[in-house]
Amino acid sequence: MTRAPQKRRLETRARLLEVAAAIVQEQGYSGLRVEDVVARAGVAKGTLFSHFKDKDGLLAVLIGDEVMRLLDGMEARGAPQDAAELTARLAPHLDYVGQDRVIFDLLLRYSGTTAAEPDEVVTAGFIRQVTLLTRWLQVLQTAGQIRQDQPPELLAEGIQAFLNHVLGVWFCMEHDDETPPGRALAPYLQAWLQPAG
Amino acid sequence: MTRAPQKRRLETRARLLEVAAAIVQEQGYSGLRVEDVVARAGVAKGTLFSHFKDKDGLLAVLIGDEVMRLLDGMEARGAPQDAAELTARLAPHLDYVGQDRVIFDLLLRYSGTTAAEPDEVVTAGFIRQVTLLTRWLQVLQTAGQIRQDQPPELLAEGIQAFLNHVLGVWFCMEHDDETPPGRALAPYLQAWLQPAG
DNA sequence: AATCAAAAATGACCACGGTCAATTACAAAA
DNA sequence: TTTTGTAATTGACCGTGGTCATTTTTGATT
Repeated sequence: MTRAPQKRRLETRARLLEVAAAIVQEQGYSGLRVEDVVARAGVAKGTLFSHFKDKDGLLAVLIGDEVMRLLDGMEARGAPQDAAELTARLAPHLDYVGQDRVIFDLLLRYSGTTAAEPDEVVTAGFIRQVTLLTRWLQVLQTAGQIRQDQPPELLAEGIQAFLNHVLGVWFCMEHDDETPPGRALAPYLQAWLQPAG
Repeated sequence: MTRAPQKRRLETRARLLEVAAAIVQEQGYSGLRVEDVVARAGVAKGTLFSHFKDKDGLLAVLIGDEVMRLLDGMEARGAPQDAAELTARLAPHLDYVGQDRVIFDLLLRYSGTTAAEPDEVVTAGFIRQVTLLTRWLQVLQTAGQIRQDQPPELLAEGIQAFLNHVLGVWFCMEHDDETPPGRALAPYLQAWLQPAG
């Protein structure tokens, strides 16, 4: 049985996250240096790694929080009426992840955790995303808006696959104009969700 | 106009690749250290980085070669007769990439390069993969085996998306049994290629 | 208050990828 | 052969993530 953490430890953890979030705000995710975080937080480097498994563990909390916020926004707008509207609902997610390769890489590293231990924020975020999508798809299915020959869970995971695909392509070109990830997603989802014969 | 490289340079490059391949053979991709490569090749570290942009650049050649070999195998077996057979054709690719996260990460980093400069082996591999898939899908379409309402290019890229999705999930669980990537792919492709209404 | 075991924090140290001004080897021109 | 410009290579050095034996802090117990 593990003891409850002391107050000092919680404060330190909070300070680390606070400082890290500030640095991300100023320099972006890719500008985050562990040394900068500990320096501004006034702790030793080892302390950070006793709070988070590694740099990714820290990032996972920051990014997981943001993903949760995005999901709040998605849920607030209610279920979409058709496939096109669903696609539009995903735009904020694409915008967020598309802003920095670091986010994409990290999410991908956790992306299959839909079933495992939900102790991490990111994992919880994924579960929530797939759950929400599944619910929406179920609604669209009963409304006859999309194909009904596949379980909504499969359709939901397929959507995640296309999200990552579009983002992967996005990060490969140097962002010189080119179709933004939002536009690129539409044809895939259209073909994926279209009623089957 | 850049001069042709001298013989010595070509030899050095060949030696680096040879040594790197040997180390991968012995320790796997994730066991590859730049220092080991240069030590065994008998050159200085800087030399390696004058031949390859970074460690990924070296890996890209090794992995690109292997991908090309896999594609040779795929092409040799000819076009599949139906969707299920197509899925089976992809198994070697899944097995290869699924063996080490390093391969997956690297391929993903280059995965969107379907259109850009094909100077890299990996990029060429991707183009070749999508081309081959497109050709096969076209055949299946005219044979009436799969949906005909979408261009074969889109279907091909969708398949790539599902390949990566399945692999991403695969790397998230600790490989303790669980459905191997090969099995996991089938339901997605079935749903993706099924004739539409 | 004094004692003590567990929790928390420390910072010197390491591993590894990557850089670049300086050096050496080469091949063409004089 | 000697000179000379450039291709090729060198290795000391750096940035950054991560480790761990040691030290400090904390709060319960006597």
